[in-house]
Amino acid sequence: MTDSARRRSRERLEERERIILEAATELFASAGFHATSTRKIAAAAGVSEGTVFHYFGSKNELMLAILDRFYNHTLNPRAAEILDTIMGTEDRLRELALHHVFSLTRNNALMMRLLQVYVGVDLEFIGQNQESPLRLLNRAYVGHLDRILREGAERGELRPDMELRPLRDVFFGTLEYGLRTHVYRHGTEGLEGYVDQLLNPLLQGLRKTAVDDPEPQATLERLDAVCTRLEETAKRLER
Amino acid sequence: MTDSARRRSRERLEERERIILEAATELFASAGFHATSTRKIAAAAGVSEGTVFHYFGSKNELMLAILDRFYNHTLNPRAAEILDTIMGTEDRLRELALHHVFSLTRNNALMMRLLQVYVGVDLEFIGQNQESPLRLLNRAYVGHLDRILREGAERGELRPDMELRPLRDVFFGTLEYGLRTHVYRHGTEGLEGYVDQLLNPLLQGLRKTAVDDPEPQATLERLDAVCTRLEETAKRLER
Amino acid sequence: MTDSARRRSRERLEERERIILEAATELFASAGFHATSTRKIAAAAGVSEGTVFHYFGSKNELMLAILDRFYNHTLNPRAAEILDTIMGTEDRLRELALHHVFSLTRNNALMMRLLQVYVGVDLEFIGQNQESPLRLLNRAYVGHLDRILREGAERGELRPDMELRPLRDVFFGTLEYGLRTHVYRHGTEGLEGYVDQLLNPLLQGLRKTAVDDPEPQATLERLDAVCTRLEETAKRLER
Amino acid sequence: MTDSARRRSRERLEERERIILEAATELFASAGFHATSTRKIAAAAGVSEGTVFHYFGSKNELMLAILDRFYNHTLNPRAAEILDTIMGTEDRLRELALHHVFSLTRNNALMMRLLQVYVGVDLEFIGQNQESPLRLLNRAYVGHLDRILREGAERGELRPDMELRPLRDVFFGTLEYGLRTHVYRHGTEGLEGYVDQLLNPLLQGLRKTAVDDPEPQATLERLDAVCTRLEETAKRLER
DNA sequence: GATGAATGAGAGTTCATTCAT
DNA sequence: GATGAATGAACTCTCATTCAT
Repeated sequence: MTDSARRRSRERLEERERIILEAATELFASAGFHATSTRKIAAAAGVSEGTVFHYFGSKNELMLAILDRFYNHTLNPRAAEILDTIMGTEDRLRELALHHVFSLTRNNALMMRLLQVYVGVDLEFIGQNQESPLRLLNRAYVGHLDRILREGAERGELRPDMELRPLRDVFFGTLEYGLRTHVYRHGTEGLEGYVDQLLNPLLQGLRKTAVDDPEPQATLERLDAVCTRLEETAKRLER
Repeated sequence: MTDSARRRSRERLEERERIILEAATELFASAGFHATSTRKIAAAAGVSEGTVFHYFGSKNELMLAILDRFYNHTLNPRAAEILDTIMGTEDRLRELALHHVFSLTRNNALMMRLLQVYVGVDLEFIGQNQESPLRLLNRAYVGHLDRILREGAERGELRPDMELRPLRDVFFGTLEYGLRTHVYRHGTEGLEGYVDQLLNPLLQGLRKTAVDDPEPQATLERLDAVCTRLEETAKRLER
Repeated sequence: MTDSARRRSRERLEERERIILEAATELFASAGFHATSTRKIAAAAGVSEGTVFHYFGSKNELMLAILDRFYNHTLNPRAAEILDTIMGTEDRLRELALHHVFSLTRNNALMMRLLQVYVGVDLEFIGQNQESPLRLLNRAYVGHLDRILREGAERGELRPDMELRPLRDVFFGTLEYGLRTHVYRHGTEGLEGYVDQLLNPLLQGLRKTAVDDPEPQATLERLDAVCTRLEETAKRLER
Repeated sequence: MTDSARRRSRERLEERERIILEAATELFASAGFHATSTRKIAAAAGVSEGTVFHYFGSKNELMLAILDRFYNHTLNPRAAEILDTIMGTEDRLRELALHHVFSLTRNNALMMRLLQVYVGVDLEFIGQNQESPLRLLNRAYVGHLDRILREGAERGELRPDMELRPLRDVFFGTLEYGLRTHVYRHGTEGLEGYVDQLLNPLLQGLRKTAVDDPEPQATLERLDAVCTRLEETAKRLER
């Protein structure tokens, strides 16, 4: 076999893998994991059933491969890019939120259906193993948010007294829940604006506002000053 | 048939319905919807397979009945009670959050498995129908949060410029996501404390903070004004 | 449900079980275990595939049920009867041998195909468990041979110095191997006579022949006597 | 291509064939024929799946090749050697029995798993063909036993009135059945001694015993006659 | 000659649901 | 009303075999 033939063959393999992966993604996304049979996936990909198993071993591994691909091809690269190219903490958060929401939404507009089962699949498939592939994937992705928050605190743009874990849950929990309700009602229309509305209360809670700290001091000083004036006035009146 | 016989018979029916419902709840919660066969449900309830369908028509309807029961017997009553007996807005929110989280956690500690599929079941079963039974149930429950937030704003305990919809998503999204991650790591241990950590950033964002509040400023100005008048009065008296 | 209806129902169940069992027996026997699909069994029995599993749980259990039935309905009863009605040890052995061989042969003339796999199934299905159902069944059946041999020794009809275990293996090993080769060549024709030919060498080895013991003694005595006479003759010739 | 290159190439082919054969033997022996996929065989042999079929055409032919090899490389050569080097009939039988049993036992201690299916494969594969390759192989091997028995009878070491066919069945049936039960219980431990126990009853039945043998009687009578003649001669001399 | 991707029929088994009793 | 036997379609997955490279 010539080198170019080998290369062409490798390309064909990857091509096929991609086709199956995409067919499965679309079906899982639109009909759900349990409602999608391997037969349907094979038919949608235009290959035989055996081929699906040739490439992915089992339906669960296929699922895992989809998620892996989603994390490593879609979620993580742009998240890293955001960290590299945007410096302001609030801008970063907003951009990450939009990225997260639109990544879930794109890819057949229903990739989030996966996330709805992934906990379940994870539990059933991997058992109690704390280090399931899925958790590892997710941990890496979540790491980007962690970095934004840590750096935000270091730069004095965020309150320094916040814990990471709850913030993660607030961030992603809010976005995914909000995405769900919004898409139910209006589809993807107006999603960007809605993400801003979701972020508002969070950002409020995170901001190291100029007010919280220095003002009370100023207020006290001014009150002091007022007191002094009042005392002087009173002395004068006594005279 | 005498009246009492009829009554007894009706009671037996309801008793049976309850037994099946509870058996199904336990199984769905611990093993998941798809991994629980109607046969297992029947066996766990001590009735025949036919009886399950006699009472609930289909597995999906059984599922719906469980959720209905969960909303109407567990979620809603206590939520209403919280509104009746607690007046402070932050206390109400905290109490509702705890109630929500522990209601999901109790009932075999895994009721949340239901929520993981319920959107899916809903979509598959009910289709695009906007007014599915599930949405109605959920809307009623969410109404309690709405009332807390509205009344909080009216009483001046919350910022008045917040929109309800995103707040709902922030509240429930955060709690359910946080519940999931926490239970994965530590089970139900320390859950109450974690709910507080989750609420913190939210409450920060909701509070009518000293900053945004124009009052302290106004107060100082009034004090200023008073001072000024006093000083002028004093000056006049001196003359 | 009336009593008679219940009885009729029970009869129908047993009838169905029997039909499936017999269909499976025939197919296993003629085509072998692995070459017989549950689908074919269902079709041959005139029931749906689900019904086969309703009754027997799995293909392996169905196999086990067939063997159980074979041991308990065919092999054991007649073996017990032989022990009850025939007293002579050699007659008993011959009768048991014929019974064994013809039981394997009858039932679609190929039940022995089962025995050919049963070791395999046993190993695969039951694992290393020494007390597999199959071994228990077999032990009970083999017990009949044991009793014949023990009683034969007690009555002085068999040599008393033989061990049971090798005799069992000689008996059943010879019969099954011989059955196989004979049926291959001539079908069941002349099988009875061939069983006698197989038994002959065994019976020879088992018999407490009157010869083995006293004769050599007598021979020696007679040789002694001859010697004495020769010596006397020699003395006489010396004179 | 030079001659030596051609030779080397031929050697490589034979080498490959051997490797596949041995891998398949090991797998068939330890896991059984049906539980061993051609993929596993290829993997164990370190070749591609296609190559297996290149060399052997089908799984059944591979099986046949293994048995062929087993007969021609293992069973027959030593059997011939036994006939060449050992002269006593009982020694020959004992040696052949040990050889048979240990040949089955060696090769991963489970080659007998093959025999358990080979009849089955034979039937399925070759159909009713009386002259299947397997039967030919077996006939040649069995021929060694035939010769031992025939020569034993000719030399007067065995009863002359025995038929070959049943003796074959007694011999191999007993050994294989006994091997199976012994290995189940004790593995290969103490197997040699057990073979002796199995042979005992057979040898008893084969021996030209003092009883059935008319010779000793005749010898005595001849001795008697000699005596008488001597006595009469003596008497005559005395006169 | 050697490869291994591709096949697709067929395997055992499960399951929600029906319906005669 | 209650039963549970019966269904049969659908499921995931395996496998011996083929054939283009």
